[in-house]
Amino acid sequence: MKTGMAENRDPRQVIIVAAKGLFARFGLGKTTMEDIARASNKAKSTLYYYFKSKEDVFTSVIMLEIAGLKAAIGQAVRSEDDPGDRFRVFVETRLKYFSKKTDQYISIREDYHKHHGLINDLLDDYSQWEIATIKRILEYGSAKGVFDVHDFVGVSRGLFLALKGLEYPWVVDISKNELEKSTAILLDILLKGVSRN
Amino acid sequence: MKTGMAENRDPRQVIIVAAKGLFARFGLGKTTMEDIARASNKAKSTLYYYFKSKEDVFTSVIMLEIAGLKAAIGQAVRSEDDPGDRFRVFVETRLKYFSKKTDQYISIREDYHKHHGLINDLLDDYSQWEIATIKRILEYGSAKGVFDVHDFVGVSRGLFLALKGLEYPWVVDISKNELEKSTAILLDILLKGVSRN
Amino acid sequence: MKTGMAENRDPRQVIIVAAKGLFARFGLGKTTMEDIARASNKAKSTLYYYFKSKEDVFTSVIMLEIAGLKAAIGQAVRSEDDPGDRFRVFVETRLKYFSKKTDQYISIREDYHKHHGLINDLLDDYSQWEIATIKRILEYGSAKGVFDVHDFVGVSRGLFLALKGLEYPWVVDISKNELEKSTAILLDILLKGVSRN
Amino acid sequence: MKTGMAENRDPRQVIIVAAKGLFARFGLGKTTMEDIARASNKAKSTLYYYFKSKEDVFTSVIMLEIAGLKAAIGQAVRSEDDPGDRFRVFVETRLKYFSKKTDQYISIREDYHKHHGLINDLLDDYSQWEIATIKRILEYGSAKGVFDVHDFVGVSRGLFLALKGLEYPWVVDISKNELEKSTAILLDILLKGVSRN
DNA sequence: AATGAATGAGTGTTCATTCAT
DNA sequence: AATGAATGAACACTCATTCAT
Repeated sequence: MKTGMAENRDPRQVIIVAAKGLFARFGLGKTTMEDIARASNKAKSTLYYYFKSKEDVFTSVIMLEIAGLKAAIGQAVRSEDDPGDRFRVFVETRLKYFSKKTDQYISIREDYHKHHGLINDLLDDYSQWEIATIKRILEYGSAKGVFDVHDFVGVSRGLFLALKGLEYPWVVDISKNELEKSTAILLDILLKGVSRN
Repeated sequence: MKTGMAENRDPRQVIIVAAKGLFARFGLGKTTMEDIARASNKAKSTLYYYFKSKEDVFTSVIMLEIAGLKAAIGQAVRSEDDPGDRFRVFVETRLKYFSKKTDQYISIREDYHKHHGLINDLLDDYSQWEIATIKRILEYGSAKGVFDVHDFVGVSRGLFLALKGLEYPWVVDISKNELEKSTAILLDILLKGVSRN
Repeated sequence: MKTGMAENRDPRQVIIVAAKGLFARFGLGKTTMEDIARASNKAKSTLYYYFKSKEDVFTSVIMLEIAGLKAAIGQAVRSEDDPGDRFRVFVETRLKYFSKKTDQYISIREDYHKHHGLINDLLDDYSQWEIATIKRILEYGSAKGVFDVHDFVGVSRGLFLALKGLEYPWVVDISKNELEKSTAILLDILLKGVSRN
Repeated sequence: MKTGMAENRDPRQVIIVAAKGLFARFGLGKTTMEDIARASNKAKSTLYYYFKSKEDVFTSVIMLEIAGLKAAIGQAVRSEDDPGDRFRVFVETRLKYFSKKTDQYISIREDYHKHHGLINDLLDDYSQWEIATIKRILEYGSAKGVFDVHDFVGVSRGLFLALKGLEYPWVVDISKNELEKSTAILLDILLKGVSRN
């Protein structure tokens, strides 16, 4: 039933997929409707048949992306029993997703402000979901006596913030290998700290 | 003799200050030369008397900002003796600087790619400086027997990444208070970890 | 069915025609896209729907012009049998074309240097075509025993250069009549010389 | 008494000399007051102390140039006795002058129209002088029985036009050597013609 | 369902010119 | 006599969006 042709699919989906790649590489601002039209093999005005505006395309892309992230992370986390591994797998899955594209439009700041109405909610929602997920891991680990946490909310937020840094590997033009090494070290720090106990 | 008027100052400085505010709020892409001209009470073409291009204005702003950051952090760090406090004060000074402006243009991704030539160098340089500073703190702490670190380079990078997350308090619309609390918790995690030893 | 309205025609053609008049009168540099837009009754941005840039409009105009010139000259030349008349008709057709517009953008020097990339090729090509055409006339005349030429290439070039001067009737604000008279005299000189044999 | 420093001279002269070089290379339109200021080692506004406008600088340059041309040509012509040589030397001196600079601002068309007021007169005047000079040579040659000319005015104009072509060697990207060869051939044609007598 | 054509509102940048000193 | 500072007017070009078909 499935053909290899992307063109046979739901045109909305075709556009979203094309736009996803462009947004990921160039961000919202730098990606033009012309670009999206070309990439999705449609006329520019056709995009407006399926989407209200460029912003509408963008939010659709983000929504899809977030759904994918949530599913992937949720599944990966549940596959581990050890709380430390659960956290580790959470971070790694997240990283795999983020590092797939050099740029992560989810984290584009400029766009965030230009279009804070819609995007803000999406991102906030996703962040809250991440924090909640971390919190669940912490509770799970505490129940198992592996983690030593009392302020679950605060610590979840702290870990969340620490992991946010992983979204910006570009700053020091790090290679995939080095990023993985840095991630492992960061995980280690977060679990054990740097102080001599 | 001093008047309160910004207009009496060095026009280059006046422009930079005006631009700083705009860049911080709207990013490089969304801030127009028209905006900067209006904000600095000058004709648009006057900006080109003092700066070669918009990018040049931007770079000047960033350079100033980075210089301020380096000075503030360096001084704060040196004022503490305890390695843990040294690290803490490093993070807090950094945070104070970043949270002063809702948006931190230093971390604007889109612009980063559009103009990676000039900006890249500045940011890389600053990031390397931060990592080096962290490394120095770690070495100091290790020498004092407070920290338990061997891979200084790797751990510096890990901590650097973790702190990067603090540049994005906007993700969860956090208040200043909550951000400070989160920072304290993050610091605690980084120093002691979450695992029961 | 045909209306007299230029507006019903192919828009690309409408723009080219409008631009042709402007370029002829004011040259490339002085003619703005705004001007062309106004003259062709289109929005400025519409021009960019049909042409990549101002230079692109210009090149299109020139190409059209050159094609017309080549056709007109080629046909006229072939219509004469006597070699002297062939040369005469060559010059006259050329002149008719050039004198139709006060200014001949083909010969605008400033533009030539500003945009030498594209225009250079066109002009070179046309000049070479003219030289070749002259050479063919000379060969034809020599075969018929009318012309006394041996260095065909050199003499073709020399005649070409002499005729170039006709593109600049403006220098001495000459009337159409006087220009024609001067042309006839020039032709006579080129054929018979000024020296008493 | 003379110092080697151009700066010690009459500032007006210094500016004119600097502008001359720039106009010759880039034409009036492409040469900015900024360029002239830099080249004459003066502040941009200083130019306006000595000249009313850019156009004023330009006409001053042209006037100087024309004076030089007239002097050089006049002198060279008078140095020859043979009428043919007189004409030959006229052309060669002219050519030497024109070919010294790849571009000859005197012949820039675009500028001609942009500023036809002043420049027109200058150029017309110079052209008339050239035509008159040619006429004098023809009369001299006729009196000596070397030239076979009756319509002195018409033939002067024809020769003038033919020589105008030499101002545009750029069209066929000709080398100095080839230009000289072409000039010799053109001279030969003008004196003897191409027809078998 | 899909699009070619068209456009308004901007964008960064240039430059001749002015003027207070 | 000389100039640093400032500017208005223009310029080529971009792009999200609209609309008739």
